[in-house]
Amino acid sequence: MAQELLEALDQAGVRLTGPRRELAALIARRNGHFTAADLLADAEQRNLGIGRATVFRLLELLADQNLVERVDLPDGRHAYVPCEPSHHHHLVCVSCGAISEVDDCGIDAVTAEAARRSGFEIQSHRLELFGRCPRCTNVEPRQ
Amino acid sequence: MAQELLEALDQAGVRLTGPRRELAALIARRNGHFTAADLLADAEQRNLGIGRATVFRLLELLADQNLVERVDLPDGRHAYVPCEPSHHHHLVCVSCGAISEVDDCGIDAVTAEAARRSGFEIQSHRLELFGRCPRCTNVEPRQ
DNA sequence: CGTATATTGAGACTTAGTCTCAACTCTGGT
DNA sequence: ACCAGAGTTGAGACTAAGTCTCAATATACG
Repeated sequence: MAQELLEALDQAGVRLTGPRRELAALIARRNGHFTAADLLADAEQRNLGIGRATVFRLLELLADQNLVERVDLPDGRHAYVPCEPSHHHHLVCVSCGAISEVDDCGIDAVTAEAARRSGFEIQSHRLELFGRCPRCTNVEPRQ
Repeated sequence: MAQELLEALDQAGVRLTGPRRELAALIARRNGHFTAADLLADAEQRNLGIGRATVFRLLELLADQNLVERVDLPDGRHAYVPCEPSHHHHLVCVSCGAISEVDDCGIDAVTAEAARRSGFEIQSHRLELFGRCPRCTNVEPRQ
C-alpha cells in the first residue's frame, strides 16, 4: 500500500524523497484512521528525524490527490483515512477506529432534494457515519 | 431568539448569569454560522469583559442542549450554528455563510443501506452540505 | 436577606497547524 | 557519472484553538 501511495505521488509530479517514503510506509502500516500527531509520534519513535512541517505537508499532498481523506471525528479532532481516490464516504468505528468505505448509495438523491427545497446550489457535501464495526459490536466500548 | 436560548438554559437547570445573557444576545444577532473566535471578538469589541473560557463553556452547554450545532467547515475550521433542537442537517453557504436547515429527507435510507452492506451498527452520522445560497448564486464568490 | 454553590475572568498551558529560511537532495540533461 | 537548479527538508518561531486552575464573584433558593 505504501507502494501505491508512492506511485500516485510520482504520478502527481512531486519528488519521491526519503521522508516521503518513510511516511508512506508508516501510513501503510496503520489501519483505520490516524491523526497527524499519531504519524508524528510514529516517526519520532523510530528516530526518523522527520519534522512536524513535513508530516503536515505530506498529508496535505495526499489529501489533494484524494489518497487520504480528512475526517472530523465526533470529538472534534481531525483524522485522516487512507482511501481509494474516488468520491465516497466513510464509516468510522468509534470503538476500534476501523474504517469502511461506503459509496454514494443514494446520497445524491438526498442532496438533490435538499437543493430543490432550499434553492442552494450545492457544491460539495460531507457525510460521515459513526458506529461500531462487526468485530466490536459484541465487545465493550473502548472509551 | 436570545430569549429562547436563555429559556432553554433555564430549563437545563443552569444559572442565568450576566455573561450568559450577553453572549446569548450576541449569538442571536449573528446570522449564519460563527466561530468561537467570532463571538469572542464581538464580546471584546463591546468591552463586555468576558473571558475566553466562558465563551467556550457556553458553546459547550448550548451544544449539549442541541441549541447550537458544531459544524466543520471545508477548510477545517469549527463553526457553530444556532438551530432547532431536533435532528437535522445544515446547508452552509460558502459565500455568505448563511445556513439553511434540512431535515432527514432520505438520509436514513442511506445509512440503513450502508449498515446492511458493511455490517456496522451505526450510531450517528453527520451530513454537511456546502454550496451557495439563492442570494449568492449570482454574485462573485467572497473567497 | 444570607448562604451554599455554580460560575466567572485571568492567564498559564497544551495542542494543532503554519511559516520562514538556510541547508540539503532529487531529477533531468549532458 | 556529474552537475545545476528547483523542489523539499528540519528546526524552531509563531499563531490559533481550546483547556485548566483558582481565587473572586454572582446567583438562586430557602
